[in-house]
Amino acid sequence: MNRTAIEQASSRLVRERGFAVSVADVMGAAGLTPGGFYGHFESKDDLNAVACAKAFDESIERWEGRVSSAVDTAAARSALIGQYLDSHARTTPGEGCPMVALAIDVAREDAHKPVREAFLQGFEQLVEILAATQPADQAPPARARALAQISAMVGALVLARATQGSEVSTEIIRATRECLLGTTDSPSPRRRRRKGG
Amino acid sequence: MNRTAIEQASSRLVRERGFAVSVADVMGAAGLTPGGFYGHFESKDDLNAVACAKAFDESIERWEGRVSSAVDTAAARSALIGQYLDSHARTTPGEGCPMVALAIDVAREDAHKPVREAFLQGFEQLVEILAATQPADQAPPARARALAQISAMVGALVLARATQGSEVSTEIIRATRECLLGTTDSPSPRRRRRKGG
DNA sequence: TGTACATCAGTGAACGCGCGTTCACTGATGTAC
DNA sequence: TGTACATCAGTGAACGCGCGTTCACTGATGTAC
Repeated sequence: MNRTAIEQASSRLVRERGFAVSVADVMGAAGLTPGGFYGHFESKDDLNAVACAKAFDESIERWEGRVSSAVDTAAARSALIGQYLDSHARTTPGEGCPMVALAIDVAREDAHKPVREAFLQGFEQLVEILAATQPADQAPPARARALAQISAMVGALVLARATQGSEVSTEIIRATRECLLGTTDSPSPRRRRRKGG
Repeated sequence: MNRTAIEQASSRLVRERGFAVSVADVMGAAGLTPGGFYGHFESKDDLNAVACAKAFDESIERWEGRVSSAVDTAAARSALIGQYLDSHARTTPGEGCPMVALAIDVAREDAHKPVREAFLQGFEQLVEILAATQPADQAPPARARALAQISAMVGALVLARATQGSEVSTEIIRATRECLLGTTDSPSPRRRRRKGG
């Protein structure tokens, strides 16, 4: 259906260009003309929230898939972090994590805009997924560990994208992965550090 | 001089609103009218680069001040990380770190735009300052540690701003600080963890 | 089966607005003599 | 000291453009009889 096409196009374009992407461009990417937009959405702000929520839904599904393919929680955690910090995520923002693509845009929106709530809900769900993969009964608590790890993951990709084309871009991702996983190369299912992250 | 006033206004406004801030608003904040802009700058892209560079200069000066007030490199590192992750940095983006405020905006600019070079140069200088405070002769090397720490610092503030108004916003900052410094509260000059960060 | 009408998603042109940029003009300041 | 002129940073209105949004219209589809 056309509504779905608009949602998919906006979810991708908004991650590539931010909320500055125009209604006409979104509709064009969905194979439609601008006028029909208001038959599906109340306003551009409405679309921004929907696009953000849809991007998070994609990520949540992807993260849950990685967890359920892992043999144990440690492997799940390594998979989540390792696959997050791969080079594909850096070069294709339209298919990537909405935290990286939209956090600063969301921060600049007014507090009452619907996109803020959409971001918050998506974020909390990703935090929960990563928190569930932390070793139990160790300080700091699983949620705090997950928050710190996600900060590092998001910061690394944000900075890697801003410096893309320079050598430091790859360095950032490699250093952050090494810090979180204790390994330089591919995302190993084995973890080496006790308090990593 | 008026040129300085324009640079200061743009450096602040660009961190608050991104490169979407208008020439007229920048000139107005500097107490001038829009027409005079092109007597000082070649284009809006030129101003973006200058504003970015000026914001980094502020941060570099601040970081260097913190290092030179510290009794040793460990204290310097704690001061840099601890003061970076305070609540003021989250609520006043116009006076805060340009990595947090501009990284995503910079990532969306074309590769040949002057602002990308400005960002890269400023970023490298901050990395060097933090790298110089790392314990020597331990793996991973100082530069890699600094890159991973900066990723966590930037990611924490980016996410804290996007979730401002929710409890998780403060949690993010606290968890990241605890992870990097090994302490929950004020930035202690003593560090507790061996491989932190 | 065939005709008349209702429905409704989508079209495309238009609106008022703010953008980056341009440019003829203003008016304060400095210099020549 | 006083007049005439040059300089030049800043003014303010205008430009062409793209934005979010509106709305009269189109045309395909379904229903009534």
